Amino acid sequence: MGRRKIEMEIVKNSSSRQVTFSKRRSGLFKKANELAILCGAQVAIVVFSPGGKPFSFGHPSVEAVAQRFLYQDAKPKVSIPGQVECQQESQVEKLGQQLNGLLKQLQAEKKGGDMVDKAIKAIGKHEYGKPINELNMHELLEMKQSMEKLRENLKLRVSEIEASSSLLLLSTNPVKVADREKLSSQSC
Amino acid sequence: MGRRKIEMEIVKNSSSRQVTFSKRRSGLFKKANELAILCGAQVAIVVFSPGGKPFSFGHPSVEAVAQRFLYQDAKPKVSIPGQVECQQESQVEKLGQQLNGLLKQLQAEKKGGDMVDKAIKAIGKHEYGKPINELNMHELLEMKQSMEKLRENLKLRVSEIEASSSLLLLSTNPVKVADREKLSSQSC
DNA sequence: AACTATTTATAAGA
DNA sequence: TTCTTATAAATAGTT
Repeated sequence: MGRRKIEMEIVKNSSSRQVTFSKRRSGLFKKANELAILCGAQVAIVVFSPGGKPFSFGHPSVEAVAQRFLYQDAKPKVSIPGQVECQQESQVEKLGQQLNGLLKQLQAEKKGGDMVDKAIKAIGKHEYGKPINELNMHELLEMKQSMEKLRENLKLRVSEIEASSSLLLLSTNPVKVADREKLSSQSC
Repeated sequence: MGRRKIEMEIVKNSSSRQVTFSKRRSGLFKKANELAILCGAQVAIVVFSPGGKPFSFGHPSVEAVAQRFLYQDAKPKVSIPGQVECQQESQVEKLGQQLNGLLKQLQAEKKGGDMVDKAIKAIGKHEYGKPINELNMHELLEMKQSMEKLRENLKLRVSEIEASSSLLLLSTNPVKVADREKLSSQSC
């Protein structure tokens, strides 16, 4: 895409390669951003430059990529006889269960949103100065109820995720307890 | 890049959005492939469609790149001579960061809900049969906008959480990717 | 960093 | 979905 078509092979000149990398990396991230925005999609990109420098793009965050691998590697690869086993997998599993619960809630909520859409349209059509008729009033009340339900669920989710985060942070940055029994020599 | 320039906002029509996603996803992966080949770079991409289906591209593989990225800032607390180091803490930290990001989003949204509450109350006070006056109409329009924004955010979050859940499920029931791109001789 | 001649990506339409 | 085509965008080579 430029003055000439180029061969699909490694750019031999080192400095040209660096320039090409910079240009195309920013192009790639721009495209990724557009995909995320236009389609409401989640995107994560990690790139290592020829020099080994890491670059990343994430929507909503690149940690989405990390998460996938967090699971795969949460299972201890090396078990040391006589040592307490790492328990992080079960923590992550619990978190997964919580997230799945949230997912179900959200999906149920999505359904109820159709009525809200209808009510919004009704308002949009309503002309200024005209009285609210029975149908409109009914729709408004329905909408009001939907809204309240929606907000209630939202609050619930917030506190659930707050709880999850707290748990996780606790396990990451262990609480300093004044008097705790030493649990032999653990590697995790 | 087509017949017309389009606005950088979510494509509202669901089926158009799916089409846009398909086209742009393959475009993104093609660009990623070119970047990897031309520059000898390592690239990993994970994308979740609006419907929550996972797609991935990797050079040399998603796994290899993600490992490299994840383990970069691993901070093993205990290193046992002659043993593989335990690096799980940094992974858990990254998950924690993702959750905190989600939490911040939710809290921000909670704030914006106040105006909606106000508008709901205004409707509640409105008597059936009475005309909508200027003030009420203004509140209704404000509410309408807030509602639309709220619902948009909600949809976005639904797909994000769907994505997260999918990732978690994937790691539990390993890898069933809808369409793993095969570009030239890459191992994807 | 900028500048264009070209190539490439893609939005709309079939 | 897949193809076609007009147009918008990206970018290779250059300054």
